[in-house]
Amino acid sequence: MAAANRNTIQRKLVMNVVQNSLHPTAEYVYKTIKTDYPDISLGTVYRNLSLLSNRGDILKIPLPGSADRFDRDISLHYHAVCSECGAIDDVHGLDLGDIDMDASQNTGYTISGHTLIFTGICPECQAKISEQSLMEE
Amino acid sequence: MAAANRNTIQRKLVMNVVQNSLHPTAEYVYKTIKTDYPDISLGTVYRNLSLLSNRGDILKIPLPGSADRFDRDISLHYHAVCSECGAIDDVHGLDLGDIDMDASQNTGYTISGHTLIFTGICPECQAKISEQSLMEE
DNA sequence: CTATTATTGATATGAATTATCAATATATGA
DNA sequence: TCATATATTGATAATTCATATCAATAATAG
Ligand SMILES: [Zn+2]
Ligand SMILES: [Zn+2]
Ligand SMILES: [Zn+2]
Ligand SMILES: [Zn+2]
Repeated sequence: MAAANRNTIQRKLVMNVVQNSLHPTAEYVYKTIKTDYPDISLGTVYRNLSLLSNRGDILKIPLPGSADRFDRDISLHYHAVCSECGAIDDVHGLDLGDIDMDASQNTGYTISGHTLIFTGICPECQAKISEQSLMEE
Repeated sequence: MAAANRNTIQRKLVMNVVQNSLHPTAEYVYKTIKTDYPDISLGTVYRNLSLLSNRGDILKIPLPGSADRFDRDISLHYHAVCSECGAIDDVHGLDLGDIDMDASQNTGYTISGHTLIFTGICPECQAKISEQSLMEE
């Protein structure tokens, strides 16, 4: 009885694209599916990405100021965003200890989690930039 | 000569409201100014908040999924957001060590900074919730 | 004072996401 | 197998937050 989720083809397609991509946006998932399945609606993609991330099958990476990314890797890790090209890469092996507990004691909040995003310049863009400054001399 | 910023009354008003508020949104700053100075434009508030935070006079707190907050406290500290009521409070005294350097070594990025937001339930909302569950018995 | 131009108010535009709703398709179970 | 209940869909409107545009205005240096 318990109002179960249904296994629609659209849901499977969304899941597949996320599983075969690195940190895609909803837009990317939509366009990718659309080549093989042109009838898919953007709203459906958003709805399924929400459902799948709420369910814990995928991870939602909210980025302030730009479109959310989604992640097939649901293990604990963080992300770095390139301010030049928008690339996003994993930051693994970062141990922050019990910052949630620390924050809880500090504020009186019941902390359920945290969002941590690093901002910087990716190796590729660093290379481009140092090329440019050589040119300008 | 050097194209200087001008000290407009609008800019001073925006600065004043931020200095006298706790983590206001652009909308809040706008409405507050509007009571005494009805001609102010929302665009002007956004423009000045950007200028002031770029200049380092105030701090911009980007929140994924909701409106940015601004902070008169420009010292290093973090924030906790209540998922129930939207309240935002300071998290002081959190030592994360050299996470930027760690992230840099991990990814090859040149890290310029990071955004860290805690999510949870504020003390007030915790109280409301435990009241409710008492009622429901 | 005068000239330069940074800034303003008004408004349009944009990006990302959610809401609405009738039509459709999936799962359950008779 | 078939009928039923309803979760989900596609299409589209609406929302939210923020930036872009541009002629008019006002702040500052000289
Ligand atoms: Zn880059
Ligand atoms: Zn990742
Ligand atoms: Zn609260
Ligand atoms: Zn603060």
